Parts: sequence; structure tokens; C-alpha cells
Amino acid sequence: MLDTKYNHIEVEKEKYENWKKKGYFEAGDLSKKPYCIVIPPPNVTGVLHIGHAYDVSIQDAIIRYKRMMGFDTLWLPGMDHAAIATEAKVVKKLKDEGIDKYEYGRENFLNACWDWTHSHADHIRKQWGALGVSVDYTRERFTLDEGLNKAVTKVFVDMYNKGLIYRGERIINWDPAAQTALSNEEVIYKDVEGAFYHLKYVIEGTDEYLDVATTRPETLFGDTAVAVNENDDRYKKYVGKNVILPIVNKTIPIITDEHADPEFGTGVVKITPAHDPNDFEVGNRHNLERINVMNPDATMNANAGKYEGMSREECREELLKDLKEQGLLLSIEPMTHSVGHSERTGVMVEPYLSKQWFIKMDTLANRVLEIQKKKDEKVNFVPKKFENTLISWMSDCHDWCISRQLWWGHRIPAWYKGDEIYVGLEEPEGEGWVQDNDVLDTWFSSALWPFSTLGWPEETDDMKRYFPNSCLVTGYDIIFFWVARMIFQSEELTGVAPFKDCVIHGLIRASDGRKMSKSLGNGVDPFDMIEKYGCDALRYYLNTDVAFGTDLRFDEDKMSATWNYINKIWNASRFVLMNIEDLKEYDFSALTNEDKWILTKYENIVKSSIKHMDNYEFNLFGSETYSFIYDDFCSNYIEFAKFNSESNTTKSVLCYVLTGILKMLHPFMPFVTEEIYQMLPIKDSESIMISEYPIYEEKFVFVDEQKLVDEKIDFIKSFRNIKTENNIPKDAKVIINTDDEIIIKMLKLQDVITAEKQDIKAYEIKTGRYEATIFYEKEETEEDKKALEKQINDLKASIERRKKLLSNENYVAKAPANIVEKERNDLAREEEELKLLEK
RNA sequence: GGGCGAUUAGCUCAGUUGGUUAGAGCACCUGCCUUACAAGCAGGGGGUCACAGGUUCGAGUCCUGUAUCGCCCACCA
Repeated sequence: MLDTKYNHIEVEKEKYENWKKKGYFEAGDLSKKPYCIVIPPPNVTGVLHIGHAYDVSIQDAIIRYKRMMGFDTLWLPGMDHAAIATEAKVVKKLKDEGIDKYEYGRENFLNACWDWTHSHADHIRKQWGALGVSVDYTRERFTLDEGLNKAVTKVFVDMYNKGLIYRGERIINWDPAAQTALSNEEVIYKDVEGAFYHLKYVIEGTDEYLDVATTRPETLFGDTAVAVNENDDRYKKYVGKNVILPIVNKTIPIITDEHADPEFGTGVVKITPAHDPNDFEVGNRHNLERINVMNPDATMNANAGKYEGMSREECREELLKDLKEQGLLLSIEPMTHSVGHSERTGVMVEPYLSKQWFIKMDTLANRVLEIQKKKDEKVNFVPKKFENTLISWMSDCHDWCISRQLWWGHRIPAWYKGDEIYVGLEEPEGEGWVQDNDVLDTWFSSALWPFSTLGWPEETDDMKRYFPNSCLVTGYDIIFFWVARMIFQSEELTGVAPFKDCVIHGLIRASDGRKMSKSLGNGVDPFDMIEKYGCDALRYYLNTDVAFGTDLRFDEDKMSATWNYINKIWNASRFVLMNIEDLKEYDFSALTNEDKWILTKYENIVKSSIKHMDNYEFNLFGSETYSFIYDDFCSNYIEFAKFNSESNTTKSVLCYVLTGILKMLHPFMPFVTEEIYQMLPIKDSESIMISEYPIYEEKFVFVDEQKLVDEKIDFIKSFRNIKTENNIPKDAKVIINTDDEIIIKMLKLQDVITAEKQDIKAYEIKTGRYEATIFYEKEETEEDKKALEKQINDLKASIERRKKLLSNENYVAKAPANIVEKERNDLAREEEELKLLEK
């Protein structure tokens, strides 16, 4: 027998291991239709946070639902090697041990990364277990495993041969701490209090000068021109002349270029092609020299003269001092501007000239835009609005810088000998070839995740069966990084979109609406919540609180409310189990109206649940099942059943409906539903997780009986309402026109029913076919009179409104017949009520 | 500058293709230890759906505009 209280710790013990042992998580039943989701691989060196818990609990709900719906479900797990993040952590760990990465050597370093990876991966698997995720561990993959390396290398070589991957010298976002290139998406722009430094660039051979405003004075060593707009009358006369570059004292030309905006600053812009992407373009247009003034760690190099070796910040400080001394610093104008920072290391990104590998985006992006126009081939976003995010990014995207100056990752399959480049699957023959030292951006390998994990490029059985994937679930913050890249790579490499549906959820925020962050210390650890309220409560809350796509404010009160809900289900189950212990098989031969009523409500909930589950409307599923379980099943049907607890039919209905409730909730509350399911006297499976999802049974729908019982419930409610609202004592005498046992007992009327009209104050209640009069002794106060008056007035107003509406010919003619009919009925009912009140 | 979204009860959120008098949880008030559950039961109060127009017999829902907030992208010499 169940405890009187739900104990999530007891309930959640051992179940996960048992399911896993039984092989329930494993895919491969060829007699069923396939359904596949690949997990968004978490960073192997991280720990799972509340956002992961949200993400995976949505997926597990979908997978468990589909499994119960009879699909051969594959939920493929795996982790991401997270190049920069992992490398940074391992570098730091070695540093703490007094070991330098470069002295340690590539091979040793990679071994250290692998060790780090294996220990963290175990931790993540434990966390997955605690979350109850039903992933198929036999197919677990890692973005850096051998199979994926084969796929990555092949993709690189093929795309290179097709001209979709190229090597070029460009201004890229350089992370001086990690000493690697970053893609645009890995740069976070933050507003920084800075200044506009106005410098004096003297025009050669004159006393005149140009006021050049810059936020980065330390880059002036790389200046190779000064640009003005050709339509800017202020400067026309200087075009073609030279200015003397301050401190450096060499001359550089004054040129015209569209990049110079007369409205901005002084209208004069210094051109530093090696340290600014716009200037790089200007430099290309005017054939300017590119002078790199920094080392990879963002210290100044020999081109900075006496400032060589200083950091960018030190150099700026010293340089400004010197400029001031020489009278070349005109003014300092404080300003706020946004400055790029590395997503991983947090340091200021340096626009830096270097040779990198790129993916050419135009044809790939255009194909995505074309396919999204085709209804049968496109990725179907849920909610729809997120398709816009994809479209707008694809419509305007830059080439993707894919090389990273790291060791932990897929090494670029390119070899160099002098000016020669060789790209291939294997090292080229012959002497003197040196492989590129760099690795590929992590997202290059995760972009292949939906198919590389299934064995691609081999035509494996899994690939044939589970690709394209059925669904992908992730947050909107990762659409650019990952979703878009999976889509264009899949369409390029396999010819089709990688998945049919793409469910996008919002972010979890702190209860005050702010982002959860380490620095604010407002993060919520999902595993603390699990300990306190149970995994089922956490999962149910996360899945049903808000519609997908909107951010979720984490509220611990809701966790506790969810625990209470589960406790309610627990106790309802306890009641049912206590009453059906001897039930051997279903018997629906003697259905009462109440039985028929709950069956009808139940079948309707089954139907709408399936609809909501299929449409990913988990919040609607939640609110509808909640009111069914709480109000219909617990508050009403269980109370009804108490009057008929010997009937095998009622026992059957209790068992049947409870079983369905457990099954519908199982995708969201896997543990407690399994616990209760195991105690049912009749079950269709050895575990609820492999049982069949409820199906809608027309034969259990009884519309007329449902109405009769609804009327009874309405009457009971009205009666109670009148009684409490008017403080009517328990023993007040009652005349009632029914001997219905349920009504008599639920209203506790056994001892107060009378046949004769009493000579004291009376209230009349009439609902459908039920009528009652309550007598009680009480002086009528002024308040009572006022309340009655108000009630009458409200009713009159409502009647007036309805009459007016019904006399409107347009309304009667155009509104649907059932709506008008209902309006008429309500009018009649209210007129009846008014009559009772006015008596 | 471009785009997307939000604005509904004290708080957090629902609200299907327009259709009674707009819902839930939490919080609040009243009365109850009724043998599934006091972490519970029964009942209740609380909203001119951001604002202004428009379409319609009928608008929280559709259209236009305004305000406030949030996010994304671009630019920022």
C-alpha cells in the first residue's frame, strides 16, 4: 500500500538503472516506424545546468510519448569536445601544475585533454541519469571520436575541392588570450566607456593639419592613409597631399573613400588595413600596405618602434603621453562605444590580420532560403516565428572563419610545402610537407551531428533508418551557432534538411527576470531542485509552465506547487488502489451515469492530449490535464465513487481512468507514474514506459449522461455557494425534489430534509432539474438586503443586455446558430433566477 | 538604423479559426482535522486585457498608430 505522503526520494530510487538494464532506451525494433532525435551535445568539460535540464526534459517527454505511441524511438546522446572551452581549462590546469602547453607538446597535451574529457563525460552521464533521460547509450557519440573525424575530414576535403572552403588573408576576430581566431558569432559586443582621441596629422609642407579622431590611437603605427569623403567640401583641397604620421614621422597619403562619413566625427578617418575590417576593405580598394603592429598575444611588435613589447593598453597610455608632449593630441572626447569581447575568455577581441580557412557562404545560404520555401522539404519551426531568425541570418551572412589556432579539435587536413597547399584525406607523398597546425571550429563538427552520429558518410542501416531526424530541440540563443549550420551543411552534404521539426524553447531566467549568471550568483542548480522536490516535479514544471519560445522565469514556489500536485495524484492513486485490490479484469457492464460522465470527460482529455502532444503544446496539455485530474477526477468522480465502491464496474472505471492518467503524465513524470503503475492490478505491460499511450474510445463517450451529471455538479456547487455565502447553519431545514444519494450525502442533508414548508427565511436553488429550498432563522440585516438588491440589479442588467443582443437582427442572422441558441437559453435561465430572487 | 517579441488579477503565466459575464497556479479572505490527501477540503474577493483609433452584429483575439520594456542583427574611424 502507498504511503500517505508522496516521497520523491523513495519513488525515484533505482528506477532509472532498471529501465536501462532492461534495454528500454535502445532503438532498433524494425517492426515499428522510426522516430529520431539527436541530443544537442553538451560541452564535455562543463556540468549540466538548469538550461540543459529544460532542454533534455522536453526531448525526453517527446521521446517517451513517441515510444508509447508505438514508434521505434532513437534518442541519440553525445557530447561536444568544445575546442576553445576545453583547451582553456586544460591549459589552466597544466599551468597550475607548472606545465607550459608548448613545452609539454601537442601529443602530451592532447592526452591530457582526453583524460579531462573522460572524467567529465562520466559526470554528465550521471547527471543525465538523475534527469531520467531515456537516451540510447549504445549509440552515444562524441564530436571528436574517430567516426566523426572521418566525416569531418571528408567534408573539409570535398568542400575544398568544390571551392566552398578556401584559405585567405583576412581581418578576423582574434582572441589574444586563447591566441586563436573566432567566428563573428563568438564575439560579444559590450558597451565600454572609452574616448575619441583627436590627433593632429600635420599636412606635409604646411602648418595646416587634419583633426583625426580615433578610439584606437595605438594602431597608428599601422596607418597607411587618411581618408575623407570625396563630397566633403572641407577637405577637398587636401586630397592628394600627404600627412605626417605622428610619432612615426613618415608621410601617408590623403585619399577619398566612401567609408569616410562626413557626418561622423571630424569626417577624417585614419586607415589601418591590418587592424580594422573596414580599413582592410579600404586598403584593398586603394592598394594600401597592410602593416601589422601587434604580436599574437596583443603586445606591440617591432613596427611600433620604441613601444615594442608593451601591451595594447600600456602602449596607448605611453603613446598618448608622448603625443601630448609633442602637441599632437588635440583633445579627448569621452564616448561610449561597443567593443567585441571573446565569448570564451572574455578578453577584448583584436581585429587581426592573418591567414585563415573560411567557408564560402553564399551558395550554401541561398540553398537554405530556397528549401525553406518548399512546404514538404523545409524545416518546420515551432514556434513558427523562429524561421525568421534563420531566414534573416541566411539572407545576410559573412563567410565563416573555421580555423582555430588550438590543438584540441579536428586538425585541418591541409599540408604546406613552400607556397604549395595540399588538401586531402591522407598526408601527401614526398618530402617536406608540413600539416596545418590549426584545428576546426567546434561548430564545424557539430554542424554534422544529425548525420555524422548515424555513421555518415557510410550508408549505414541507422543512417538509412533515422535520417533525416524527426525533431530537434534547442534554445533560440543557438539558432545561429548551430541550427543554421546543421541545416546548410545537411542540405549541401546529404541533399535534404537534417530534421523535420525544430522545436525552439526560451531561456530560463532568474525569478527577477534577469539572466542566470555565475557573477550574479542567481543560478539555480537543477540537482538541488531534484533533491528537494524530485525530478518529476522539476520536469513537469519546466515542460508545462510556458509555451515554447518564451523565456521561463524560474520560481521555486511553482516547484513546490508541482510537488503538491504530484502528492495529490499520489493520494488519488492511493484511494483507487485501496478500492480495486480485488479487481481481476475490466467489467464495464453496469455503468452508472457518474461512471459514464468521467469516462466521457476522460476520453475527451485523451483526444486533446494527443493533439497537444503532437503540436508541442505542452503547456496546454498541462493545464487541461490538471483541471481534469484535480477537478473532475479527484474532486468529483472519486467522491461519487465512494457511494458505489462495491461495484466492479466502478472499480473498473477507477482503474481504467487512473491508468490513462498515469500514462498521459508519464512523459513528464516518468518516476512516480512508474511507481504507481507497478501497483495496478491490471496492466498491459511490465513497465509504463513501454506501455501503449491511451487511445480515444468512442464507445466510452456518453454525451447525454455527461450533461445530466454536469447538472448535478452545478446544483451541488450552487447549493454550497448559497449556504456558505449566507452563513446558513448546518442544521437548516431543506426541502428538495430529489432523493439522489450522491446529492443528499455530498450536501450532508441526511438529517435536515423536511417535507413541509418552514415559516422562516428561505433561499431557493434551482439548477436544471434540481430544486431545493433552504430555511433558516436569521434576522435580515441591511447588508443582506443590499447584497440581494445588488444581485437583482446585476441580473436585470444581464437580462437587459441579452434581450438587446437578441433583438439585434444582424446578430441573430449572422452569429452561429448554437451561440444564439445558448444566448436564448441563458436568458431564460436568468429570468427564472430573477423570479426566484424577487419572491 | 533593421528585425522580432512582449504589455491580461498583487506575482508568474494561459487564452485555439473573432462568439456568453476573460482562465489557472501562487498569494489573499471565510469556514472546515469529512476515514485518498491539512503540503488538504469547501466557498469567496480581485482584471475598463498598455493607450488611441478602425473593421465587424460582436475584438484580449484582426488592422493602423502611440507608449513602455525585452531580445536579435548591423554600425559605431
